[in-house]
Amino acid sequence: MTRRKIQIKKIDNRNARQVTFSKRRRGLFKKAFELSTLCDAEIGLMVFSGTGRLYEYASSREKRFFLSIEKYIIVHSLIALFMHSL
Amino acid sequence: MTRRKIQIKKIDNRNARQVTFSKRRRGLFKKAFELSTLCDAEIGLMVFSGTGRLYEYASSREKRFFLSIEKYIIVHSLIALFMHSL
DNA sequence: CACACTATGTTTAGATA
DNA sequence: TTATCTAAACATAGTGT
Repeated sequence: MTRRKIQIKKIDNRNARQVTFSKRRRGLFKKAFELSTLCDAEIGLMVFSGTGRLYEYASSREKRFFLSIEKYIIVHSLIALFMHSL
Repeated sequence: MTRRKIQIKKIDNRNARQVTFSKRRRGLFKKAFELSTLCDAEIGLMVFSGTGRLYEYASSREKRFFLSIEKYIIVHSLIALFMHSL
């Protein structure tokens, strides 16, 4: 999207992929914040890197939903329980 | 961010806010998809409009987390129960 | 690793239909 | 409302340090 147009497919080179992840993650979170602010929208966003690190953004009311990795895991467990009980 | 630079604060005009929401929401979801694809990241994104409509995106493993508004509400209830039980 | 640069590709504000 | 247009603003790939 700049010096050259790129194809949207997995970047093979590990280092290049990490650098792009870092740049675009920032961009995505900025866009999420802007949309939330401009349009009074509630947004919850979670991003897991390939190496398993979690990054999250949440506008006000979503915060309790995205407070920590621990709660994320708890919620997943609860869903599993819930799904199993159906 | 084009014909004129804008400030990132709530857009007062209802119609303009709705139009911007629609445009930027698409942009945000596209960016989420691109980040996920390029960098092999797992992403979950949920956006509530000011009028309460839910839009969501989820890369593979997050899908079960974002299947529907009903499940979202159920999960919130479960969290409330869980928090209360602490 | 993280940051700085910048040419170029992408998004979008405002207008118009 | 829903869509298209486009100039200008913004994001970022590749590069360098």
